[in-house]
Amino acid sequence: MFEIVKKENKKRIGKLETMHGEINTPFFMPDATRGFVKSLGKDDLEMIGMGPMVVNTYHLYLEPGEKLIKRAGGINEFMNWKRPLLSDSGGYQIFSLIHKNPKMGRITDEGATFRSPLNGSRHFITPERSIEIQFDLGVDMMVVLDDVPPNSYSREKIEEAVRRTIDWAARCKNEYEKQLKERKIKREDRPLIFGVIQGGPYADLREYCARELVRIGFDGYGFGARHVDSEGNFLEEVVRETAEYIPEKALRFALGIGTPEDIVRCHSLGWDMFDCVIPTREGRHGRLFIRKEDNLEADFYETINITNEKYREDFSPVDPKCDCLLCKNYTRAYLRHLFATGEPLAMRMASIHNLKFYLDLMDRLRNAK
RNA sequence: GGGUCGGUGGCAGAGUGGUCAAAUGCAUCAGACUGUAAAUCUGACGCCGCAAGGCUUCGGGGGUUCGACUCCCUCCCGGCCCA
Repeated sequence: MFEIVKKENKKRIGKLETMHGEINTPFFMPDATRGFVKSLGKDDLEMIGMGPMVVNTYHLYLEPGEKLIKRAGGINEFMNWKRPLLSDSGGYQIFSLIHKNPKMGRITDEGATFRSPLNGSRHFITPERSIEIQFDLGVDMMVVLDDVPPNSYSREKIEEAVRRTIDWAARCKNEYEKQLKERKIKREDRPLIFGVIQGGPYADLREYCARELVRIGFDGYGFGARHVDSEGNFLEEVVRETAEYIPEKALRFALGIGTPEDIVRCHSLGWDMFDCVIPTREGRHGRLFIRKEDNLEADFYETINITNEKYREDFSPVDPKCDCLLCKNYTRAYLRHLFATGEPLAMRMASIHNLKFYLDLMDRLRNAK
């Protein structure tokens, strides 16, 4: 299903077959966490050539519920999205919620108990349940439930998270096989399943986790938790070494990564797939990505905060090198005005532009000589 | 004309003798954002200063007081009620 077409040093360029079409790697997925990319409609996404996207098991389980989505004909049908979808397991949500506020829930070896931030109701999610929900969603790619420790945790605590992540990965894989049988899904029609490598900033823990996950066997492996330190510095060594523990023929998924330069770096270290909220969230907050150089060396782009005073009378396009809906039709001054007046069109335009920037970046990575 | 209530920082609006350069909200300015509890969050927002601190403010003028945005007099302006 995944085939490497070209390799140069550690960089890989390849093709991935899914039930919803072929994907060229490396690729970037925006986060359509709750079944939509905030402020955008499917036409917007199709217009910029969007391919695969990420939805979230945890959020869709809470609202509107996986059974409703199943009755709708699956998540693609529900969203009316023809291209591939990957569901994240919800591990990140459960743990980031609980980490931020221990009152929100509790993690045990069995699973995670947590309170819904929507209405306070209690829930219990196990690795098995996460996989079952993802089958109900009917995605092309799914992710195991993992234990996501903050990098600031002690080594002991991270070791525990690694142990639990491996244990849960095995349970997820069992459940995955069970669901394939129960649902009579043919081998060639099966969704891909990804393990997630934890271990914080410790390369040896990452290695151990990776080896154990490979022993269980997945279609791809993710880099879990944060890939930067508390100051935002890229953890190059750990990200590089973790990739090396993943078999060549498996997909390498850099979860939650990242800034354009982080994506470029990760790709050069052998990672194939990315997802991040940056282009959409920062776009909604007024930050626009702008192309500078044609190469992908340092300073190949810059960002502007369009809400800044200095753009009040800037009648040029956001990015003259861009042919997106925003840059073709509106000036910086107009976009600033849209933001200043709180017009939702501002967020839509900024999201379209930033996603186009990310897609173009991936094009450049795939087409680099 | 009589009565009455009120005039506070860009706006709205607290404060009603010292703890007030003056709550809070909005607006404004800047920053943050990395598997989305994020159209969110943080900071600045009288003037000078990196700071300590200093200086000038609560319609105008004049008083009372050790001390006034807060009390008194007067003028100006506005709302409402009566003629």
